[in-house]
Amino acid sequence: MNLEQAARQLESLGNPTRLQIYRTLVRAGHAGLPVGGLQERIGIAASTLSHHLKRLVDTGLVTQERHATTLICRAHYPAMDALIGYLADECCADAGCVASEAAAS
Amino acid sequence: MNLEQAARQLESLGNPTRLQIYRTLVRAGHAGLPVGGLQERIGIAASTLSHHLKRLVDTGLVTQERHATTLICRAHYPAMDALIGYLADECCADAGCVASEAAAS
DNA sequence: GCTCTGTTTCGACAATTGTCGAAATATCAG
DNA sequence: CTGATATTTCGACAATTGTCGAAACAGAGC
Repeated sequence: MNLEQAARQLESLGNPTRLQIYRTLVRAGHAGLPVGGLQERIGIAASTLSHHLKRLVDTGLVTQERHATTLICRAHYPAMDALIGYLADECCADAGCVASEAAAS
Repeated sequence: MNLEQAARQLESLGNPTRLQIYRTLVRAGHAGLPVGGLQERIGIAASTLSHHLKRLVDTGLVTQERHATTLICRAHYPAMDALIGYLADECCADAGCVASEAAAS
């Protein structure tokens, strides 16, 4: 993980609509959700949703799998783990960091 | 932490320059760094730096403390902890989540 | 009060973003 | 091949962003 990539991932989560998409997928869990299911839940134009999904897929935070004509979308946990790891990295010199406390216990 | 606030924080970190500023402050640790020190290390116009710092301060990820004419900037760890907590929230239904593994161990 | 150093505010500018509806594409069913 | 459904691509548009240099402001020392 480098700065550029982390920034792209953070930026892709840093939009209310995209964060909502991502969290909806997280809640959907392993089963994932088709694009249409996301659209129902979130209520935006299909073209807008497609646009945002593309960015989430491009940054690796979401994966897609074709199943006939429908595209199943899933949150890609390893990418989020890596991103959180990058953010927590070097942040533990001082007290008060959840990650450092968890690591120490 | 709600979606809007999390998105604003993520967005503020989702710019290469701002992420670099933030990580520089994280490395500086408790002592923090004056705005001028950040400018030296990062090499951008003072006005640009001020602009970015303002956004990081507005979202609560960075705090500032006046010391005579110089402004000391520090990474505000609790905000990052809360953000990471929000991201990790509900992400642990499936295996492979670093946070869930840490919590379980 | 001046002057110096550190920081912010003020325009300005090109570039990017977020959103939409309409049209195009893709995949399967018959 | 035709039709039906799911999704993406294509323009278009206003709004926001990132950057800069110049000017303004703030606090400390002479």
